[in-house]
Amino acid sequence: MGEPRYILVGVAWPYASGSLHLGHLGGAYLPPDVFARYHRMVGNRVLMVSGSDAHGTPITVKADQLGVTPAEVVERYHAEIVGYWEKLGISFDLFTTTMTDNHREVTWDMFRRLEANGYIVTGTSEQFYDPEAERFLPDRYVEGTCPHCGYDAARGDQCDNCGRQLDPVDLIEPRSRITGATPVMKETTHYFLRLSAFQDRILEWLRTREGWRRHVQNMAIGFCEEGLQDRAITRDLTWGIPLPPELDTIGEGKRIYVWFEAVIGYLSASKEWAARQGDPEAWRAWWENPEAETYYFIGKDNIVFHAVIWPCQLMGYGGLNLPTNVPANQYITFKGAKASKSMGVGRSIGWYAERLQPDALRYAIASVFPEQNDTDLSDEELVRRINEELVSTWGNLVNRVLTMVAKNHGGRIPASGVLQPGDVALLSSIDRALEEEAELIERVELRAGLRRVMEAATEVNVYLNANAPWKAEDPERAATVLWVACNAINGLKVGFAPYLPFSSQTLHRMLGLQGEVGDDGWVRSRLEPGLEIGPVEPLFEKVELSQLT
RNA sequence: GGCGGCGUAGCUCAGUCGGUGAGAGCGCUCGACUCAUAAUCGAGAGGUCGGCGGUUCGAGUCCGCCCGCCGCUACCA
Repeated sequence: MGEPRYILVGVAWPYASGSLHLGHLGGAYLPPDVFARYHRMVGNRVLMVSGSDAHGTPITVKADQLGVTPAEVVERYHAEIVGYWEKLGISFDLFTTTMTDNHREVTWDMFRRLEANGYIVTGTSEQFYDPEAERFLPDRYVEGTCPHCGYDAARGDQCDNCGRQLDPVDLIEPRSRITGATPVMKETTHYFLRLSAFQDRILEWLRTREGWRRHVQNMAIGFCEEGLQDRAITRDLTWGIPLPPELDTIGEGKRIYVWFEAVIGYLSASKEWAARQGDPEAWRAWWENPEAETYYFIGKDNIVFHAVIWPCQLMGYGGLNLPTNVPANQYITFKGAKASKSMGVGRSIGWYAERLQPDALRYAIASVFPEQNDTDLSDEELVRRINEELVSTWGNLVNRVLTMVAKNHGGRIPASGVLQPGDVALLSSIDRALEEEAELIERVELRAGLRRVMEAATEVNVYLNANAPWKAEDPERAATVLWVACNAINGLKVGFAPYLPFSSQTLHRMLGLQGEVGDDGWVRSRLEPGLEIGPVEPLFEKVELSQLT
């Protein structure tokens, strides 16, 4: 192992406008945690950041519904979301929000630099305007009759009845959601990001990426090949980050559009983390060091923003690292329906976290990470994964081995006699499993990585059945077999740790070891005979389906 | 409508550059074992690889058309 690598793990910023569900967990939040934990164990310098997205129309819509301010909406859901991460051990180095002064300053810095570099220009467009409220209306604030299905409460961006995408001007008899007034078209001036200026550079860059998921790379390239158009980065709104004062010259009531500003959160959060560490320059090791690697974990709906537009912003700013990879996931669906906040399908992460052990939930979700396809999940499947795979194969393996140590060897790691070829083969097989799992995780094939460790756990079960230490016809041989099994488990503990951090740590202590499970790095360390193990308790409990009703 | 991805065993999924009989886990059937959370191990059954057509000595894999699901389509981000 050489010098530590610098690994920046950027995680999609959830809207603080509602609860998150298991689809979010499996699509965007658990994968980066597994990835980050692995890299930390290897000895790399990981910085994993994200936060709640405080701006955007969904927040103001929610605030209107609840009759509270947007900031209150953000605070409420931010607290709930932070609670998920604590319960499930999603190990952010910083999980902040986009409401901070720091984020505003960093956003302004990027805005100013892009403007100075000629990548931000002004332009005009026509937008619906509510003459009674005297304000411009976002598409979602315009209602009317759907031209396709006749539904009379279609939103300006989409019809909830027939699902068609709409343009507000297509609505029949449009009206303002705020006052009910008939909106009028009015010219408005905005700043535009000159994406067109990056067309060739970004395509060249995208085409030369290696190791990216097919759907991510093709999606991004396809988007660029259609021709990048300049895109407005300001809105006529009152909720959002204001323009830098000296550039706030294009009319009243302008705010920076949330898509431009939210992705900057990766940079601003890195700076906030550094400041909190007492070393305000520390972020540079991940952003300016050309050897550093940057991974963005997002859902497939966010590919264009992270694989095209954000890289354009970074190129235009200059001197900051582009993404190494954007391992976007597909969706976890629940019985075929997309688990989405707006549809209210599926229950929140917190709901499940209250009813399941954190590692049980992490296991079930990690084993269905939607890396290539949408993956369907149900409560029955969740329970089955936990009981038939996690508890039976791994939990029971630990339990059967340690119970024998406790009962037959006075609770101490037994002394090993001369190892037979089968003993050596098992231990080297565990070591090989760790190496292969590491390769899979490096390629962000996390689901396969987990399967690889489980396979190794099965090998230990096979070994035990073949060597039957409980028969004890030859006590020294029985002790040797058990010593080998203990060491195998100690190696598997390492491989499971990124996925199952809580129970791996529990096992670490149960084996009589001090410190943290990752202290020795990504290796199987040797358990010495005579080591006193702790009280033996099952790592996991079986789950009843009725717990999830 | 356009663009991208996906469609493989009852279920959830792997299948690199097209190449001997199409894979895994779970479930199911049978058997072994009994240290362990009715856990473990072995064997077996189970598939027209969404459909049709084409290229090829050879197609799950490449090409065309069609069907279905998901995402994007620039004011959701």
